[in-house]
Amino acid sequence: MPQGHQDFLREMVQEDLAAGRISGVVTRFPPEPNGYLHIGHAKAVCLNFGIARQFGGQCNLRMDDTNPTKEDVEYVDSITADVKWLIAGWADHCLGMKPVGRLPEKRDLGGREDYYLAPVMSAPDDDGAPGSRESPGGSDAQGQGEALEPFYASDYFEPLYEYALELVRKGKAYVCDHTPAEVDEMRGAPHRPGQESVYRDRTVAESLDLFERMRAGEFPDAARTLRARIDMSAPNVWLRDPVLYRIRHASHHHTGDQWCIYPMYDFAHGLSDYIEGITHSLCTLEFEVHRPLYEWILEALDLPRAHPRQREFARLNMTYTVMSKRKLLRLVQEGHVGGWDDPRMPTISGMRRRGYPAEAIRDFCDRIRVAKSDNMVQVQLLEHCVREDLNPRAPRAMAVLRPLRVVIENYPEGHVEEMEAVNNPEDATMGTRRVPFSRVIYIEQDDFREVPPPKYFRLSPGKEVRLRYAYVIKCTDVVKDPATGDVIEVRATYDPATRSGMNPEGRKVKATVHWVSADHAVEAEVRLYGPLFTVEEPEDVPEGQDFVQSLDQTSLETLTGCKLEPSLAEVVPGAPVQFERLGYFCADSEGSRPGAPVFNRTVTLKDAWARIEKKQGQG
RNA sequence: UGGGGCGUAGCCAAGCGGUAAGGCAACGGGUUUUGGUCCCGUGAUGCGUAGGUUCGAAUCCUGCCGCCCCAGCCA
Repeated sequence: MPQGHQDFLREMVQEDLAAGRISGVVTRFPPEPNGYLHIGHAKAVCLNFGIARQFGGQCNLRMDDTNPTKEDVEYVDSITADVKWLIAGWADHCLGMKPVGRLPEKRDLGGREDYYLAPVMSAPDDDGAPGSRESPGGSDAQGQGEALEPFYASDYFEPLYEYALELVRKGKAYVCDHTPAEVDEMRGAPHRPGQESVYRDRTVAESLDLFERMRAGEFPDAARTLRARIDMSAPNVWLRDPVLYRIRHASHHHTGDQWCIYPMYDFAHGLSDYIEGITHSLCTLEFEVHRPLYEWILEALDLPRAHPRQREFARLNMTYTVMSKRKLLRLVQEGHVGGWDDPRMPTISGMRRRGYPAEAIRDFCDRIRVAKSDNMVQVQLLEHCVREDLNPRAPRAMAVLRPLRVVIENYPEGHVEEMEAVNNPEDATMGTRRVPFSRVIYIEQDDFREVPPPKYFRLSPGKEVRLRYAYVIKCTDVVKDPATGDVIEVRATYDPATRSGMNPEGRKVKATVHWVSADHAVEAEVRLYGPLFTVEEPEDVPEGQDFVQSLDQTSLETLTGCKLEPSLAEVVPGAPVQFERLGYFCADSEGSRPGAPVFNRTVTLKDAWARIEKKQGQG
């Protein structure tokens, strides 16, 4: 359960509210649609929606799509779906979207021109009162059931262009004709001032004319830029006349061929925030040095409404995985994984397919907290959150992944008993089910050792073990493969007096083992997932090496011929189930067929024996 | 050598001048027909470091050390 911890950002929001600087809270989640969302984005989603939720505000989903060459609708669709999934049942009432096709409204505010685009809150699903809700300062509420879409920075290209013109008129921006190489050269170095553009002082009229012709498509890519006139000797390099607009004759996934000039992030972001009435613009630490520019742009214009405030927090890093979109893209493109939604990927879609509940991911984001120091969170915490969420609600079932045949010699041939099994010991309301038991069963290969190591409580020759919900059996003999010497079958006897529920006094058996009746078993494929990398920090690449070299080739293990109890034949893809003593699993959303399920292992159960065994191996 | 940040336990992180929260991990023990869950217990005379201010400092001041970010017409 998310606790809603206090942090320095919430503190700031509270202060702004208390001081009357703002009357409501509007945040935004502004991914660039050039990749799938990952667990690092989930942190930002939880932060921004969490703050909106806590203060009765809203959080706009916005595509930060100012670079046509890297973006694609595939990504806007996946991002939208992932955000909705992640906040479902928690903050959907805070999700700010807008009617499809709606653009900012130009209006007059106290004699000053203003652009504004109000969010429409998506309809709550549960109370039968759908429709939009007008937001503070918003325009007309729209009709019910109207199709909504995310905000797009590219929807603001026209107002942004107007703002740029205004900057030029104020003498705060100019068209520069230097080549990219010249601009680089003249920017100086962190410890050395830059050199002013020779076009810096051309007239307002000339810049205006040139900028209009840039828009009209008169010049080739990179021929000119619009630059802010700030200070070429500023110690902060982002204040050295940064580029505001560049020429790119490229079609855009959302605006098509309407534009051939595109605004840069720094120019577009703060103004997009402003247009949407964002109060708090929360981003990651690397943008901290951009903050003076963010503020300069807003202050350079004569904007009639309150300015958004940018603040920064540390991005999430996690052990045994990579988080950069560039690296994730490579894993996909080079086929190291099956796709963006490969269950081993740290993407939202990958984790969803693997069976991680949204609630668990939110709990994780809550527990890692938000602060400003660089961090490396252990993946074990995420796994803990998944287990904790699943334990009370995942029904239990028995599944044997690596089957070992057991023949119970004194059990009547052809006889079948329906044993009663509890669906979830954590929750009696989940009821019980019947599991068939017969003379030949399968147990896990791991649950039998011909030569048991110390502290091994499971089955071995002459030893007893309890079959969950059934009888105590004793191993009497083994059958070996004459060629390999491997044990291929266990012979055993059962004690009729030990039937589940009627355990005789004084009968102590050290271990209980799961099983599946051979005649009743459902065959299935099961996919086991481990960490994608063999090292804790795969992004920390040694000299001259590539991060893909530390990929773990055994991260996916596909098991076929697994034996499942009959109740598992028909399952809803994605629905969690605990295979007793093994872990949490869910039927794969793509591979499963009725009667022939494919299961993904979401996460293992904690395994005390594995730890003992590991220690024995070391000692 | 410029600017901006950050250093509290293996990891994350509270702390906001009154004597070091919490979670994960780890390690003991109890319960248990899941070696799961649950329950109980164990960790910083110490907060990067050296000084200073103060009755009192993780918190304030100064110096030093370490790590991260910034010189895309990417975001």
